[in-house]
Amino acid sequence: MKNITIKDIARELNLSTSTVSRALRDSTEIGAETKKRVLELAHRLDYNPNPVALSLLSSQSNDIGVIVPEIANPFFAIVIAGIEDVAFAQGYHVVIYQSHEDYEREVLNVKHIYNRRKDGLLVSVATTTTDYTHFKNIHERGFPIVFFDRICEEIDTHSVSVDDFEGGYKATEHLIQQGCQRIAHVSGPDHLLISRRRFQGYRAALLDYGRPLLDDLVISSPYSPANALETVQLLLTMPNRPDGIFASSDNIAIGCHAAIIAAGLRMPEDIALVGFSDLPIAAMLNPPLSSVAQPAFEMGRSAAELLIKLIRNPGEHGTSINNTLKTKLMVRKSSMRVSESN
Amino acid sequence: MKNITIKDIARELNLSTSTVSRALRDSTEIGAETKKRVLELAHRLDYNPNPVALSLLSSQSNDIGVIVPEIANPFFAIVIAGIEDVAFAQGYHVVIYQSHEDYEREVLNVKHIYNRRKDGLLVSVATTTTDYTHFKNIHERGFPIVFFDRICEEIDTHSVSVDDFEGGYKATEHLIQQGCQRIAHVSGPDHLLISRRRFQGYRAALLDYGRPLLDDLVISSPYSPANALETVQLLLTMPNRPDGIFASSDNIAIGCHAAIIAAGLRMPEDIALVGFSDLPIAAMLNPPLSSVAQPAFEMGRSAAELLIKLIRNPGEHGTSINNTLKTKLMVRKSSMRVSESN
DNA sequence: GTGAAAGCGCTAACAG
DNA sequence: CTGTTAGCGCTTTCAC
Repeated sequence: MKNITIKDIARELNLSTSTVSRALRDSTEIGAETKKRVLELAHRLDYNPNPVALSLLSSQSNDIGVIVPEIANPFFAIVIAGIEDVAFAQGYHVVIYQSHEDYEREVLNVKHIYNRRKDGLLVSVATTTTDYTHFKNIHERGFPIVFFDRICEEIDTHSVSVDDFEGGYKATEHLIQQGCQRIAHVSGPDHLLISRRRFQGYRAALLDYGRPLLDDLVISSPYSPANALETVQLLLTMPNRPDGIFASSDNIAIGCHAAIIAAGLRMPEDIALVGFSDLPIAAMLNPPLSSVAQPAFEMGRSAAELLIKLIRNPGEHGTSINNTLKTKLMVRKSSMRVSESN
Repeated sequence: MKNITIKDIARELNLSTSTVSRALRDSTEIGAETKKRVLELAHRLDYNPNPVALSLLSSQSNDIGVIVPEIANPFFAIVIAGIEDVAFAQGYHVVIYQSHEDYEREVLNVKHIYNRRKDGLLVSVATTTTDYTHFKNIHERGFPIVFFDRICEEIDTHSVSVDDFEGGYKATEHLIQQGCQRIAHVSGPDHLLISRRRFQGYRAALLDYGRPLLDDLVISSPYSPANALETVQLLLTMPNRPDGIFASSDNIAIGCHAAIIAAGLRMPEDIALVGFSDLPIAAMLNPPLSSVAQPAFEMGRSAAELLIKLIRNPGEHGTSINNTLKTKLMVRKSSMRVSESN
């Protein structure tokens, strides 16, 4: 597995390695003739500079690390596509890491990214993370970090998120307008900022419309359909069951959806349902699921842009930018009780 | 962003870098006292060896590269989880790449993996790939490769796949046993081995049961629900529409599912449907989708094990192992016309 | 038991 | 214009 090095070319052409190096980078101060010979041979030999050597030399890698909880979650997959879109165009390669919602794993990932001299980090934190020192450590050493979606407020750096409050508000308001009287909320893990903000939107909408906030209509579930299914069955067998549900994520909503069907209830007649994220699968369900759309691709793009800005202007510790993107309620059959005439 | 190096430790302790290096690797021929002092200081300073330097020195990285078409596809996400499971345990880090079903992108990914001195490659090829020279090149140079799921027969190396023929056979046989008379097949991209094999299973089952193979009941679709939805609408509006569909993947089946619902047809009464892969979402659909389960996690584990074996025993060009895993038909409501009493 | 020196592949002063 | 030297961080002969 011998690879061609700059040395091989130098020997072959009776030049020094530095001359070859310069010719390859197209330095102006190189004989046109020499340059041509070098380029020609390099191409013929299929020479590729060893990125590892470059990396050792420059302490850079042209890689940016991305940590997401799960790549299997289409939301994150789309965000990553957005990240790749701008990173690729700027000459960066994206290296994907999964925390699997596990704190220990996240710490390891951060270490790997930092030690391997990645140029920066994009991260959406794991649900189990409550201690942020692993991020703080590298942030203090000047390592560029941008948080997206599940951001960490304790660290003063750029971030990108959506207006979760507004999303929660719009979803709940919609259910009210559809005539729902008892609107439940299945929230995500409590210590996640996005969970809390979506809940706050839910609460604010209820209050604004003069509805009571009933404790037993608010339950929390992990971000998985199977878990949500189980959790929500409790809600459905209550003596006074809800006639509307706002789920804090589509994965949770998918579980609710299945539970409602399994319980033999009609959607939206008996229970109206709204999710959050508008994953591609939402429109494919039966009945199709209403959901608060997040601009996932755009989120990825924005996060990558901010990170690259940070990488290219080190030290410049100006004010941190917190880009908040807008959500959009996609109304589909799962919540459409009143025919909308707009 | 200054990092502690072996040199810092040496200076501090008035030792040479080589001594420190040896102490750190716990070499036997080092004074117990010295070793203790080095270890102690290294720990106090939070010393981390620079992996890039190691990599330059050894031409290894302890990273293995994985190329999948799309991480958003839960099947691949689960395979990756399986890969990570064994890789992690063996001290390897998994670096994930996406080809996005694009040949050019796949070539770039392969180059990156090879140039960055990853220790090996696990790959499921893109649908648009018809030329395999990028794989052949590095394979000839002794670079370890293992194919999984979408394998490449032209290259003599280990691979892991499922018995696609058997899966297609079982799915079709099941539909026949459910009383379906006109069974359609929505296949994946034609040049993909797995598509062809699943189709062959379908054909064989029809023949074995004395059914005709009707050309207009076999159509091909890309692996995406939206595309499949569109494609399958043609089938449903045929004068003599099918009463059973075997879809070559769950993503295709999800599109079929939505199309059938949208057409106002009953499932399984009017049309019975079976998918392939048994993604987690399958059981959550309404009605729940029957599907041929593939051991995705196991596939990842097996592929990783084979690759690591290849990495650790280079040169040992014994016979290539082609591990074929078994499928299992999961019967759910979407295809259950006859109550099964087993 | 420990140090000096060389080298992995490449670039960047520093000389000519 | 081109060659020499040094060094990125680390391991590994080869000496002592």
